[in-house]
Amino acid sequence: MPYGDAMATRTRSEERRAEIVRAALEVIAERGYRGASLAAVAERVGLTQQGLLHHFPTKEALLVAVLKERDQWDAVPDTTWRADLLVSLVEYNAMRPGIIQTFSALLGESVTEGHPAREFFTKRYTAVRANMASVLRAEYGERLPSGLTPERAAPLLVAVMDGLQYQWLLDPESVDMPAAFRDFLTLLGER
Amino acid sequence: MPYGDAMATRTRSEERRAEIVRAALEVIAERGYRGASLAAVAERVGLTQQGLLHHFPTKEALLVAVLKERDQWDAVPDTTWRADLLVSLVEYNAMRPGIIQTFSALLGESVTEGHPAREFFTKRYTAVRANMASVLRAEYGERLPSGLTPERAAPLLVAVMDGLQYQWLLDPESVDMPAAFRDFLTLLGER
DNA sequence: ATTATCTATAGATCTATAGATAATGC
DNA sequence: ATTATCTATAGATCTATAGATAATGC
Repeated sequence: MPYGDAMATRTRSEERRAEIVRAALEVIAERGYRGASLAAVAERVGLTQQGLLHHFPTKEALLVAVLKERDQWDAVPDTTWRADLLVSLVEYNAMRPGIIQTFSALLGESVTEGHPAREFFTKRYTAVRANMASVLRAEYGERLPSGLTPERAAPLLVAVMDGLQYQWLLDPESVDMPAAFRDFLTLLGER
Repeated sequence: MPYGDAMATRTRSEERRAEIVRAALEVIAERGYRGASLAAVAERVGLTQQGLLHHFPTKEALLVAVLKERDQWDAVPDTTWRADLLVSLVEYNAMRPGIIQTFSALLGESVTEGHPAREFFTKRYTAVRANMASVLRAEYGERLPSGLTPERAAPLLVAVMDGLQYQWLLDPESVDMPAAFRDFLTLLGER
């Protein structure tokens, strides 16, 4: 557990690191990881680039902290997820284009060779698919109304969420992400 | 029509440009656009970086040529598409991880601010959605069996294709992209 | 005392321009 | 003649290290 009890009494240093991670999320949203310079992140928190490196010794260490942030975000205990909560999640995402842009950009970059986030995303998707399968199983049992097993429906569910995000980020006027996602859930749930 | 009749009698220069574009596709697959240096592309065709710039005066001009390549690829006349041909397309894609990786990386980068491919992808997705809607309309008429209109099903179809590509690129062993896509089409087509 | 931040700087890149030389096409 | 390619190089970045100074915590 990286955080936990320490949460309440955050040291000055932890505070600073959190600020830096927040700034990094923004800069990555704007320029991707490869395009995000340490100097740009540092400037956003009023530091020099070398000052930033006191808190995160390498650029990759900063990326790791950014990815951990996401992990915490998503680490909602399986049991609390239900299909209707997924709709709320998508609706919530539609109000936070910044964070979605950060992680859509990172996901895109991560498929390139030797990208430092590649392993993170590979593992994360394995976990997210398993999670979604268990949500669907809790909702429908061994077969969805359409006849699909939860394990076969899960990658489709994840794909729709990600794919809609790209279309929506590129053209928010033309793509009603939550409505489209609801359509998909209807499709999944109908016989 | 960028090519056309000239195709048959391709000049030495056109030949060279095509080689360079091919190399650029590879390097972008490996490192993304921002990470793809002109020197790396040049080396792959046995040129110096400055030699390459004789054929494409700027890095962005090279990217534009790469994107045009894709356009040609996708510009299959609407009328020839049918739902079952989409399955063949996905199966074909599953045999060409390189090109899929190139454009998945570019799509990811393109959501960042001021990315030179952003407008291209925005327009392309508008066109692709319209295309898919017309494929679905030809197949099912004004309502799919599930009750969705072609216009509402289209973004889901596109999202599934893109989303599955990311999952598959990250973990080809765990994701059977064509099988999953077939599952989705069944979902769309069933009442 | 320890932590945070700064100045200075090394060492790699990267894109792009200028101008010379080599190869090719009429 | 024109096109293709090269050498040389300017001018910007970028990450990271070294070492000095300022701020903070006991």
